[in-house]
Amino acid sequence: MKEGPHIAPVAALIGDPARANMLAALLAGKALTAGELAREAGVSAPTASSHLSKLAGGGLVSVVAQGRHRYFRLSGADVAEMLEKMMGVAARAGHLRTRTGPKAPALRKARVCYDHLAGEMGVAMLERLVAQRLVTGGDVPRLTERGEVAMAKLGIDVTRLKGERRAVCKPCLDWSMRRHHLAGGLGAALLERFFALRWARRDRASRAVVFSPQGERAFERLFVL
Amino acid sequence: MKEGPHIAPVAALIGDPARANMLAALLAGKALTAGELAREAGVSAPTASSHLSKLAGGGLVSVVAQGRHRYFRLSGADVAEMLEKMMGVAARAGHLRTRTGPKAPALRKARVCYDHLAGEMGVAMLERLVAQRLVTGGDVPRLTERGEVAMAKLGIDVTRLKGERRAVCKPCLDWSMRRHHLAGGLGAALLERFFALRWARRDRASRAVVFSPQGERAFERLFVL
DNA sequence: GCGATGGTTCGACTACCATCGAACTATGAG
DNA sequence: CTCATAGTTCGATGGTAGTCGAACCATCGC
Repeated sequence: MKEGPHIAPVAALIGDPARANMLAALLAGKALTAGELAREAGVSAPTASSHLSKLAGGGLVSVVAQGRHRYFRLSGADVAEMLEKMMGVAARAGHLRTRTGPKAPALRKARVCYDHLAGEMGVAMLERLVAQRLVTGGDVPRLTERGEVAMAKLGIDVTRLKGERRAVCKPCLDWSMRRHHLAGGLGAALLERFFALRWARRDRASRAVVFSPQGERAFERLFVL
Repeated sequence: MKEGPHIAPVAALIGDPARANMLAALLAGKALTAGELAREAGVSAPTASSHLSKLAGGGLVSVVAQGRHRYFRLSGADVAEMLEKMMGVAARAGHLRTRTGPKAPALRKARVCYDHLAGEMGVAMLERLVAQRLVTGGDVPRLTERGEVAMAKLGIDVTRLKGERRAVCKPCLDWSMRRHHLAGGLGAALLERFFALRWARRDRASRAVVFSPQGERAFERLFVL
């Protein structure tokens, strides 16, 4: 008993609904201002300020002041992964939203998970990458030689990815699908590529990723046998 | 904003120090009685009872009544993984124990992480498995053909492992080492084997794994080039 | 310079929840 | 049946933390 790091203070930070909403908003990966986060959480500015200083003090978010704005973001990918994992547990344990918003279908289809693609399309993408033997299947994905060629053809600098400290492929459990999608450097690079190719864009106000009709067709063509 | 499962209730459950201590104790993988958990958490029996009913209601632990005892355990591996991940974040954010107990060195050396080996020896084991090409290195481990042979020789039923729904190999971030050790079905099978071979035993009162001198020698021999 | 906007600090209020003692129920040992 | 142990329920208490309004500080645009 009483060994290891203290998880209670960290959990307590996430345990307040207002702060949890802020963190969930930051899961989209963008940096947000204090005001935006206050609106996300549905609290007044002073309350938000208090919450944010606690989150920063607890090391969950980092701040950068820019002019009269203060931009907050998750302090690292590990925090994002932890939050996603919590969503998985929460979903299994039945802590679902009773009132699902109008955005729910769009979010279920495709959304940003920190910096990579999640939802039906994210899961489908990983499945097809495996089916085409571009990444290995089974427990944990891993880029094959065929995969490296294919990714390079897509305009992704695989050599750079492999040189980074960050893992190239990581599985990330999707709370809406209960299956894995692709995270890690490659997952991030792919999503970035979709944006650059104008196949998709981010919804301004949520984590949803909106594919254009042409983009979706291209996506289908790319990842179909 | 306001999408996905509610993480706040789950986090709030973990956010109380008494409950966090209980969950940390359950991370050892064993089922514990209400009384034991009350002692772990340092609270009275009524308080513990209240906490435990909340944890059970929140889906984090499951209960089974046996005679006049009620045994509690984590409701699944996903909860354990989430807790480990939180420990990683907490460690990085500086939420370390100020008073490290006498068991700390033993725990740092080898301990149970839900059902597999963690600590220095856990990290070393994965490293050497990779060095000997029994599992692939890089981002995520994966059992090689050589590895399957070696594990079978150790007395592990690899075919059974591969048939199970659970992943064979999984990386698990070690909060004390800040590196990965081996989780998943294979990680659990290996630890189980060490116990069966009497190379090691569990400390009765903590998560520590105590290797016998002979056991440690055998472990060294096994995983050294 | 001045007003406007973004953010923080302060103080007061409120509500919730962890805590324990005491009483109660249930199982097991003899 | 009787006593002891394990655990829960109830009620009272106290501390803590979330909340907001008002005042205050900083930056930007003019």
